[in-house]
Amino acid sequence: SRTYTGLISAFAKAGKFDRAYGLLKEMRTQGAAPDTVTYNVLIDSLGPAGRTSEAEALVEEMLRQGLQPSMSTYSILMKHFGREKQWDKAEEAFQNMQRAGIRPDVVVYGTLIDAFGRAGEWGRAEHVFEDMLSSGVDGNAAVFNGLIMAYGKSRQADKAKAILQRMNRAGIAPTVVTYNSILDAFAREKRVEDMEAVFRNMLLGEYSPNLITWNTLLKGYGEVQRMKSLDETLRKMALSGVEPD
RNA sequence: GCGACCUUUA
Repeated sequence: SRTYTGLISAFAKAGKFDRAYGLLKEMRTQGAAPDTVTYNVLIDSLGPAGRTSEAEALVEEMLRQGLQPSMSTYSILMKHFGREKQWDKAEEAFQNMQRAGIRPDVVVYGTLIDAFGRAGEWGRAEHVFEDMLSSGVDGNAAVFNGLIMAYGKSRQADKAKAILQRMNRAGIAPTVVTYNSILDAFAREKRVEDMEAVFRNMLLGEYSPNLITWNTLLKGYGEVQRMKSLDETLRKMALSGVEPD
């Protein structure tokens, strides 16, 4: 059954859905029942293909087969809805999960915060964050980063940057993603001086810029046509020898 | 064996 799941995952991620589905049928005839993970990997692969409704149908099928969607199933679905900016659907899945008796963990909360943030619903993102804390679930860097993105997307770079203080108080170390998200927030507002200040702090903090860091800086300089800075950044990027993570 | 965050739904 795990062998089939692995194969299905490989085909589905390669966009060969017909083959993946074929294997799903084959499993049954072989008496190797698809389990929750089998469905999860399939559902996950359908998102990037823009086949979210098919993913929903698979969840229905799981239920019909008597399989309980797991917390991963819900977070995968919520992630896809979030990427489609369907925050209401993400929230609905979140509620369905709780109705099924599953208590959300930090990943699920993070996914919901992200879904709200992508849709520009920063107030809802904040609310969920507070709910998470009241439920006794501690935030981690990914969750704080999601909040930062929510502010950045809604043009509130100062609030995005202020999250650093909140993380510090919570004893959560920023990550490269944290810095990249704040850089992006300033880039969006064309505030390149602020962006540079954040970048300097990042380096002082011994963080290594990754490809996304450089691309974000380039985006910021591009916004204001700072050709000289663009040029310097391209040079530094080449010197740094970055590779995609 | 599967789940959340950054440039980039291009």
